[in-house]
Amino acid sequence: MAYKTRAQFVADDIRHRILSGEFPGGTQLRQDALAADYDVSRIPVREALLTLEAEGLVEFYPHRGAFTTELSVSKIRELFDLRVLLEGHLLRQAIPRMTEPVLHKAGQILLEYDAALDSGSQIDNWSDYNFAFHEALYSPAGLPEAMNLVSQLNTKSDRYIRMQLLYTREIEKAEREHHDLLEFSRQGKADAACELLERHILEACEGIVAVLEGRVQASQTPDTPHLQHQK
Amino acid sequence: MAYKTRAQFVADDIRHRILSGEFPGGTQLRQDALAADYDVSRIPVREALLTLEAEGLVEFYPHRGAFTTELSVSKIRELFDLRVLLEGHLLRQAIPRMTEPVLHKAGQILLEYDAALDSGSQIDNWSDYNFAFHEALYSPAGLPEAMNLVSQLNTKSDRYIRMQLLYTREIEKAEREHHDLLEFSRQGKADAACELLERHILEACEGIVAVLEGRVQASQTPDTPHLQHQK
DNA sequence: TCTTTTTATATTTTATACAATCTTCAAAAA
DNA sequence: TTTTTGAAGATTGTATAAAATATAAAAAGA
Repeated sequence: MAYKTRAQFVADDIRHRILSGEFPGGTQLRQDALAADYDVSRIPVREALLTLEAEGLVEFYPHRGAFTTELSVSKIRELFDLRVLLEGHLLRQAIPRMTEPVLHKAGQILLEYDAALDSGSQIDNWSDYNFAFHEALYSPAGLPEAMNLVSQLNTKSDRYIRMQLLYTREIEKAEREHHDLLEFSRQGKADAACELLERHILEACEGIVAVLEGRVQASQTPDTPHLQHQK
Repeated sequence: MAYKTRAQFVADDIRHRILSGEFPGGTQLRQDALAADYDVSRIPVREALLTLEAEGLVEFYPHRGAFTTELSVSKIRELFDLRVLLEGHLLRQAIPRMTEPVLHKAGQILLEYDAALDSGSQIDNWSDYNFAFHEALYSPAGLPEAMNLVSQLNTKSDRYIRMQLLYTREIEKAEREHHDLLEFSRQGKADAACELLERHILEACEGIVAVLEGRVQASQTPDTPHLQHQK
């Protein structure tokens, strides 16, 4: 897994560009242009796009090409409901099996993140931190397939979470909830933890929906406006 | 979606060959050989294998090729637990929204299957029938993403279900439970239906585990023995 | 003028050819 | 005997080129 093939590299980078908002939903991803961008042939680009299709970020239309996907509000709601279901399952299995090293590691991730938060808002890797924390917390459950599904759901909704954080100031709130979550886990309070987790996820969802429906005035100008949206 | 590209065709066929047991877990899938098989170049074969990798049926090792995956007993248990969780969620959402046309369609699928069962055991498309029934039953929930996850879990475990049906005689039992499930759904008995569903899934899981651990004597000789298992 | 057919162009999809990497196996060294 | 080294062969990964298909524009007919 150490070695990275070109197709994998390109896939990672295009994924990043989609999630960062550079390629909004509905953008056609031309193989030629991308191949030129990365100075590779179109074959690894195609393979990268196929990988992203499997992740749900891109959709192929035969002989017409690949387009980035876009999620409706109802789909977003569904994704977050599934996260509640699966992450609740994971957390409930994890808490009785919780160990000190795991608690320590999760706490460490939070501290790192707190520090990054103070130094300046780098939203770019917030998702990574967030996922790393949740992953650490769920790890004692020993359920890799469930983690995999959660990871998929995260990838699909990541763009929208990013957007919400850009427009609102909910990061601090999420961070506080993370600390609480960790505390409940340390104390073995599974019910309280799961209840908090459910709120944590569903309120994030409602925040996103509010932004999508324009019910929120921007608290700051987004630094990555939607560029080159072509039909 | 009507048109099928060569890569898609090849992917469909290789998937079938994996699920049917022709390519058991750990088999290396040589691109040359497959390309010759289908009389195409290696490019569509590679793309097909990438698709299957995303489905979890195949795994790529850089510069070493693609191998069919194999599931451990613990992973199989996890997959079925997740099915319980997700399908339970779907069924619970579906039952209050159940309509007569849906009930009729699900019943129709069962009748078709009953007929096929009498005429002769064609295990090959049992999975399709089974999934079609469950899909129909869950459709009123209106949760396409959840259905998608369930479909993924099914694809991954399909090989093992097939194997179990080959060695044991549990099809009739599953079929009876399907009829009961439909009846509960018709009567709006969500709790009873979900409880039955959970048993239905978990007992199938235990059957598979029993076969894998050799705790079961074959009730019949399998008609598709594991061929060409190459290291 | 409007509709249908034809042609042209752009883009995707696939084939062929080449480069990079891994595996094998024999020979040499410890 | 066991381990290590290194070239030959095999296989994957990528580039380039050709074929197939879709979209748009132009031409023909009503």
